[in-house]
Amino acid sequence: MRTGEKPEIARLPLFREMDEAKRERVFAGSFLQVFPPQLTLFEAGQHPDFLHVLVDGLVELSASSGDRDTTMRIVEPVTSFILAAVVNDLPYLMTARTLEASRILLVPAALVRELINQDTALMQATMHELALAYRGLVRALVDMKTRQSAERLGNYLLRQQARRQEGGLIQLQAEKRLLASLLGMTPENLSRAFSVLSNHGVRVEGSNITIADHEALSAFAHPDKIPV
Amino acid sequence: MRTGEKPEIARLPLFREMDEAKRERVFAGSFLQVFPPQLTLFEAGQHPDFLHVLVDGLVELSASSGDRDTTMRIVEPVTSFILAAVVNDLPYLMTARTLEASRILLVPAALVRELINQDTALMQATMHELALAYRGLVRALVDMKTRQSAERLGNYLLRQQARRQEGGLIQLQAEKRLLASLLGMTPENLSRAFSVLSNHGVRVEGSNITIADHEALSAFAHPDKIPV
DNA sequence: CGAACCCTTGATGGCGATCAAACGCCGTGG
DNA sequence: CCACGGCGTTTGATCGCCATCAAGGGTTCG
Repeated sequence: MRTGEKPEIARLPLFREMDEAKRERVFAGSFLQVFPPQLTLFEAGQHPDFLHVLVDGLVELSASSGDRDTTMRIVEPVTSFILAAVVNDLPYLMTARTLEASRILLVPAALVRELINQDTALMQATMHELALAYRGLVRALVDMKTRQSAERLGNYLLRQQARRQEGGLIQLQAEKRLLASLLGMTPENLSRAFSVLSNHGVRVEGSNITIADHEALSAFAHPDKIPV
Repeated sequence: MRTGEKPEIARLPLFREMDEAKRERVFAGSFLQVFPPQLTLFEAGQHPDFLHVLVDGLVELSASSGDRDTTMRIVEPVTSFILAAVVNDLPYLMTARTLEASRILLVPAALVRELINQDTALMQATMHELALAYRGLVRALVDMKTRQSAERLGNYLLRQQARRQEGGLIQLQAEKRLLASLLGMTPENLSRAFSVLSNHGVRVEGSNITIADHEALSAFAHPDKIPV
């Protein structure tokens, strides 16, 4: 692979603490590949051949049961994804497709598992990563079970704002229809949810969202109180 | 702690492969305690002091946002729970309370983290456990987002049957109101969901459920196709 | 024996899905 | 360069699933 993006990947929590030589083996054994938009990278049910690291672009993870599908996650760079399937060597539960042209580092799953067993720091990082991902899913499930749609949208906006800098301006990185699916509603109802939030401190201009009144939005959305 | 339940605990995936001497340290540093029914063991937001292993009894894990709560999991023996919070040393996201009188092994969180870092087999087991738990939550979230209530109940019954022996008889271990909350519905609607399923191969007699026609129920509930 | 409480069944209401149509944006092709 | 067509978004109307409210029957426990 080219050297340009190595530092950024090496800075990921997953690889940060591991042995330098072993990290080189990760890079040496991997492929950095460019994919066009709207391309399916893998499908749920397939055997996991690679750990994926999104270096640049945008990826959707979705899942389905019966004839309905739902967006599970929108992956932004630089992040690894589908770690759990690789660790357990069990079929993917989600389908991945690019939303934009994307550069993705493909680390052979067997190599990942081998290095995990050789490098304690990597194993520990994997363990922590999984534990954090687990917590994220617990929150997502609670969100879905206890809040109605406009509240979920409000909380999503609050979280997005927190993840970025201060200022209250949020740029939606994906289409609204995708955000709707991520939040477990239809595009029509997302639209209506935005208009509900306009009475609670949120201003919408296309994909530019402004949280004008953080207080009001928080009061409406009842965000999680437990930190991290 | 007494010796009677050691073998059963040692057989858990989490402790099974680890160094014998280290496992003795787990037992030596832990407390096996008996709790009455309806007792809160810990609350969401608290700092995790113990990894819990339910040896006997029944425990509910629940979570809330704002004024609504929801059952996240019903823990049956012999199982460890809240591993993720202990590993990350981050506040519990869920509240635990006993449903029946329960015997629980309390393993100090600091000890768990110390031994994980000393024993590769334990760390690996923890990693696998977390990855499996992650997959379980992915399925739960997809379930909630893509299926309606009677389908969720149908799938729950199919999964329960698969986890136990053949025969089609399922005994609900907890109250129906709890099952309702676990499945993200009200007790009233659980009742109605059961009566819907009576047209699809399910027979209900109190807390004894029989899957009389596995085919019919599967056709109705669209169970997950991806194994494990 | 009475008082809770759980479960069930019925009636009503609200949230969100579906159906439908209009608008705007963007890319393509004439 | 403009016209057209496709698609995403928005808004309105209707429908259906599920929550809520209400009441009655059964069981358990004091």
